Amino acid sequence: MPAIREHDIYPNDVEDDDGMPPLVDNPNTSMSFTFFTDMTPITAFSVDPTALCENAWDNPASTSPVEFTDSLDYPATQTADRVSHGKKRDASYIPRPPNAFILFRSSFIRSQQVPEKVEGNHSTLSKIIGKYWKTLPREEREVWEAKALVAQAEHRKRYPDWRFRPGANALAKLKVKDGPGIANRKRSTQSTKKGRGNAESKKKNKSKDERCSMIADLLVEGKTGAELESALRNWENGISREVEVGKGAVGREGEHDHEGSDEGNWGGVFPTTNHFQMESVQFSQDLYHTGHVTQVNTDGCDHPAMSQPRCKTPHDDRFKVPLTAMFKRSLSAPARRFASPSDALGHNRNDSLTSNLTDVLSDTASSPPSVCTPSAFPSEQCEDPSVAVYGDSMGHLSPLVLPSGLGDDYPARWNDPYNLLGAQSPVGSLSDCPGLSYGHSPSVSPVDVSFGNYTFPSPTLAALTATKPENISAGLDYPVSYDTQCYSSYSALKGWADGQCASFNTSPEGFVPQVFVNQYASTSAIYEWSPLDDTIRGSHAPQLHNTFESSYFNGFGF
DNA sequence: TTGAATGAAAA
DNA sequence: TTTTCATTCAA
Repeated sequence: MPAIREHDIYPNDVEDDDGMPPLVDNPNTSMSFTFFTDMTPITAFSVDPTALCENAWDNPASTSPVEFTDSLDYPATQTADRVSHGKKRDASYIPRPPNAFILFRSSFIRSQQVPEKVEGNHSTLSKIIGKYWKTLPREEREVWEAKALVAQAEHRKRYPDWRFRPGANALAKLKVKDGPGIANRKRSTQSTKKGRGNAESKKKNKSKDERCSMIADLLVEGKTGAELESALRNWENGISREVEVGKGAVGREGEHDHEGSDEGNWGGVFPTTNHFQMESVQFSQDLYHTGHVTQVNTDGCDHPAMSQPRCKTPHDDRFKVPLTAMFKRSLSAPARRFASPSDALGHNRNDSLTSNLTDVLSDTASSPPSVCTPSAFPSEQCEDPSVAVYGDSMGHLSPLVLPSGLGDDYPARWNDPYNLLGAQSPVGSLSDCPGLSYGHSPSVSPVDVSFGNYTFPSPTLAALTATKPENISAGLDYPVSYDTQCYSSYSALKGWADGQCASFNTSPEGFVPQVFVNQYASTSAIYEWSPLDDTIRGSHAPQLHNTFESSYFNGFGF
C-alpha cells in the first residue's frame, strides 16, 4: 500500500472533508500571469530575486563547483526519479516550497566552500550553516527571505491546490507500526532531544558543536576551501595540545565557550572578508548612497550602517521576529491613506520594497497576515475602546530600499500600507457610504502587481470571500489565519478585509478612520487604526453589522 | 539546521 | 474561542 503523502489526491473528498482544496498536483493551472519586462522593482538585489522563479522549478541545479548560487534543485515537474532526503518520491509528489534558510543552505552546499575533508556529513553541515546563517547581516538575509517569498509564490502559482499536510507520511507510517503519528500525537513537555544522553556523549556533542562553531566562524572570516581546512586543522591541533597539557578544551582560542548555547556574547566587530558571497548577496554600496537607508545599529556591533560587518554571534533582537513575518505585514494591514506622523517625522519609507514583496507575493486568500502588525487585536467582540493593542513600530520594518524610479511607473496597489504609491481613492468619501457611521471605500481598484518578470493578480475581497471554506471554525484552516508559533496571535487579523474610509475627521484622540471589517467573525466588527501609534481600537460592530456586508465592498469594485 | 505550516491540546 | 506548541518537512 503506498504511503499517504501530503500531495495525495482525495477523490471526491471522500477522505478529505476539511473543506480545503484537495491536495492535487495541478500544474495545468488556469491562472495566467502577465509579464512586465520593463519593470525592475527590486534593485536592492544585484540579482533579481525573481530569477529564482526561473530557476526554482525549471532549471537543474547549478553545476558550478564554486559558485554560490541561488538556483534551486526543484523538479520542473515531478519526475519519478527525483529523490528528496534520499527518499523515493512518486512522480506526483510536490515538495514544500523552500524557506529562506533552506535556499541558503542549498546554495551554500553547492558552493562547496566547506571541503568534503572538513565536513561531509550533511547533518553536521546543517549545523555549521545554521550557525553561519545566524551571522548573516540583515540585508543579506533579506535577500534569502525575498527569494523564499518568490519561491513560495512560484510554488503557489505552479501548484495552486497544493497544501502542506504534515503528518500525512507519519500517518502512513502509523499504519505500519504503532508509532506516534499525527493522528495520536499528544502534547508533551518540551522536546527531549536535548538533555538526552550521558555525560560523555554530552561532552562529545559539545566538542562537535564547538567544531561547528569554529568552522562557522572561519567562514565568517572569509576562509573557505583549503584555507578553511588549514585554519581548522590549526585550531584542532591547538585544542589537542591544550587537552594534553591539561587545560581542557577551549573554544576558539579560548575566547569564549558556548556552553551548549548558540547565544554567546560576541559583541565585537568581526572582520568580514567573505570571499564567497554569491552574486545576489553582494550588495551594492549604492544601496547606501541613495539616502534611503537609515540603518540603526541594533545588532550590538559598533559599526556604521554602511559596512554592516558581522558579529560572530548576534546577540540582539534583529532576528527574533522573522523577516518573513515582516514581509507579510501588509497582507491585512491597513492601507495608510493618510499622512502618518511617522512619515512626517521623516521615517524612512524604504520598507516599501518589503511591501512590494508582500503585496506581490501575497495571496490574501491563502496567506497568513502579519504577525508584526499588530501583535494582537482586541477580540471581535471587544467593545472597550480603551483596549488598544499595540503593534510593532514602523521602525522594526525592513530597511530595504525602494528603488529610485519606482513610484511613478509602478502600479498602485490595493493594499499599499503606507500609500507609497500615492494611490488615490477612485470613489467618494463618507457620503458615498450611506447608512454607515464610517464611510468606506476601496482606496484603489485592485490591480495586478508586478515583481520582476511576474505579475500577480491582486487579491480581492471577492476572492477572499470565494475562498472562504464553509464550516470553518476558530480560524483553523482559514485562509488568512496565522499561527505564529512564537510571536503572538494569529487571530489578530483573521478574516479581516481591508476597508478604507475615505476622508473623515480624525478623532480627538488622533485616530484616523481606517476602518476594518472582520466579516468572518461571528459578529462583524469595525475598528479604527491610528497611525499615531499604530494602534487599533474600538469596535462598532453591533450597530453597523447589518449594513457592513461584503456586497457593499463589491459595489465599489472589489 | 531554520522556518513555514499544520493540527490539536491548553488556556 | 483563542493561544500555544509539538510535529512535519522543505534541502
